[in-house]
Amino acid sequence: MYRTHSCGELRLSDAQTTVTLAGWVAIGRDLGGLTFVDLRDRYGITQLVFDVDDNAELCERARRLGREYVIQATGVVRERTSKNANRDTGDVELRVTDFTVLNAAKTPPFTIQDDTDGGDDLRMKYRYLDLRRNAVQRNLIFRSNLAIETRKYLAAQGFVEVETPNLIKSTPEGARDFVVPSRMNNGQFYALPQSPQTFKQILMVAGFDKYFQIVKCFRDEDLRADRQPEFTQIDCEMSFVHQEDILNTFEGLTKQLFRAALNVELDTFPRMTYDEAMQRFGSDKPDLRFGMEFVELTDVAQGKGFPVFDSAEAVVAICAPGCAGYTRKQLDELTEWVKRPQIGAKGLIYVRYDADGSVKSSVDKFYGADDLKVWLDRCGAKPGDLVFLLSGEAEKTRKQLSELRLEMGTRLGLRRPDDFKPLWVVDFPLLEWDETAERFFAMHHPFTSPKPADIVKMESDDRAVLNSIRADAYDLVLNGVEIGGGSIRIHDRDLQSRNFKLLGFTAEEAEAQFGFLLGAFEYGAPPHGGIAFGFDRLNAVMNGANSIRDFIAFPKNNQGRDMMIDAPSSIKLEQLKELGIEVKL
RNA sequence: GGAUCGGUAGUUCAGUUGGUUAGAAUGCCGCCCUGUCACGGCGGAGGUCGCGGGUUCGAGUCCCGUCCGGUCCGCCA
Repeated sequence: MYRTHSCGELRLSDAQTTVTLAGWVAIGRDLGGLTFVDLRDRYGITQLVFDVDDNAELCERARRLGREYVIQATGVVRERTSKNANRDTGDVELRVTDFTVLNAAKTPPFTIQDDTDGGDDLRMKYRYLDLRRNAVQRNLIFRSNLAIETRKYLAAQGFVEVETPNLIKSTPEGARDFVVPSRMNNGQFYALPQSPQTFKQILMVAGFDKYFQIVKCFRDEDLRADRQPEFTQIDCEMSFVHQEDILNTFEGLTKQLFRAALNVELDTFPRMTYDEAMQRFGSDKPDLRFGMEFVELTDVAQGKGFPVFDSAEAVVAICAPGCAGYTRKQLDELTEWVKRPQIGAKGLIYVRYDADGSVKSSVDKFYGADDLKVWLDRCGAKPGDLVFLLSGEAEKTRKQLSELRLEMGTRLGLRRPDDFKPLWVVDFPLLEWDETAERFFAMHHPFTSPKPADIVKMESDDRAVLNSIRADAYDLVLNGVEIGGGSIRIHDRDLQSRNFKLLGFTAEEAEAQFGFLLGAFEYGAPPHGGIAFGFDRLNAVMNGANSIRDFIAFPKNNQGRDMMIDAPSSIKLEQLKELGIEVKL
């Protein structure tokens, strides 16, 4: 037996008992005649003490212990003469009678502490050392608990967890596929699933009316702080349900996860249509932790001789509370910020409502105080507030203003990481027009059902009419992050064919790509729908983190590389030959 | 595909208008120290300034190229 206790559990009540601990040497403190060693495992840190008067030889050996040595130490638990209130085990120490070095260690390239000095790429390369850190371990344990709670909750509701294959078929729709060459079928490729979408629908046809899976998904697209090429979803599908049933079930799951993992009680989730979200926040995933809603000023801003506004399709404003004191420098800096290529605004107009009631703007040349007062009133601005206006092409302007709104929310500290504001966004458009491809794409995916009342519109040739088709599709948004999304699916073969036609699939193409699903639908497909949660993101948002990488044990870097194992890598010529593949570089 | 920030000691960083021998903190090594817990004190070692080219009497510093890392846009049904 290597240990009788962990390094986190000894207390005053254990005093005088003989115990054995095993763990890593976090740090040693050599005081001459007295040497302390902090022994660490994932449960905590216990102080070992070596006294030269007790055993000079043992004390000398303890002095030579290096950081991250793995040791096993036996001794007697003793109350400390000077206690450490910052540590759970701080009342006691282990007076070591003997210890064994189980393994020596090289000096680590960064310190294994909560506030490590290591940079990101070093931590990725030495991920096994980074994972020793309390902060990262806590994240993975949180994630484990969330997965266990998810299974408990869904199992209690009668859901069945079914595994679906990872080697499947490539389809041109959606994200790029990762492909895997087949040795036994030279020249042919599997694809890794972007999601188990078609399989879970087939499970519905099979009669598994409540399915879920915590499952890896793969997308060969560029990475972000919140996007990895392989990521995990809580994937679900239900039969004989309407949208309402799915929203209720997964609102319940989300509430339970917050209750179990954070001890937070969430209120009933508000709902907003896609159109309303775009109108009020310029985003389909608004952060509801703060206000600053959009105010339409087009009608009152135009016709006063300011060419920029007069030629704009839309003039939209937000009111930044308490910002009237912004200096010229701050305003210039914000203007530069919205003009960056990533935002792409042409400029930024402000109206300052000073505390004394006076009004000052960057367009005083064109607008009198009365005009500006109308804007301020409409924005609900109070003395001391600052109103920002952007103008231009409506959709673009709203997107830009949405970025500014988030930036101001951040600058004003209104996006508190321990504040949780969930939101269901519903009634997404069924279709999305792609200017370059000159065709419609499915906004969610090609199996999404239009709202029954909108099915008639599918026969139209008018692009505006087709654009206005709403779908039974919904997203769960949490603090401005898209946590999950789903839809009611089409279960009728005719309707599915019409949808494929709208998306520009010929009958042959549809048959070649999704024939197995369409075939299955002819054998008694029940009405069904589902949802998938981004599990990595859920973990990050619940912990107020922006990056999902700290919640993934072995994440990839920005270039999609695993820095620890150095993947991807080239393969041997024989391997390529077997696969019937030639690589030209 | 594009924008932007960064790359200097094991690590995190500083380095002035281009100017003598490139610094700090921390880590590492040695010596001292019997109640530390970010222990303390004294001393020491440690550098191809990412790489290549250019300008210059002289480049960590300026210019060009390139590689690597971070963030973002495009992309992500």
